[in-house]
Amino acid sequence: MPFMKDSSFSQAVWRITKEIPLGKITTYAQIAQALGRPKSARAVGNALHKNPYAPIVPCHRVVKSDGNVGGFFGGKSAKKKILRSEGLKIVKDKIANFQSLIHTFKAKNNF
DNA sequence: CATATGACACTAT
DNA sequence: AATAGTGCCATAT
Repeated sequence: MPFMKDSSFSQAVWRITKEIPLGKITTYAQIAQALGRPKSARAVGNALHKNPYAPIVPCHRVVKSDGNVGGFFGGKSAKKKILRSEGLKIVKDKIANFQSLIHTFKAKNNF
């Protein structure tokens, strides 16, 4: 629904998530920081959970701070599958070399 | 307006 | 290393 106005916070989350390059990942905390709210990692997760642009926004490239894949609408299994199809290696629900694959954003406070 | 919830993070155990 | 408790923030009810 194009008329529905979502909170500026959520829109910012989706916009940032869309910028994650193929083959890379980021954490909920990173997104929160990019928004100028380093402690809003949880809220970021909520925004992604409610994201209406499911296939457009690569929410599957957003993982937990410790490399665990975290949650997903279709379950962790689905998320892991997609990530593997993008060239990422996953071992025991964690991203291999995850530290070096994290994509960091430039803090953009424009909501 | 008050309380509960969740796709998180950090620290202590 | 794995688990549990605590903090935090945006929504839902």
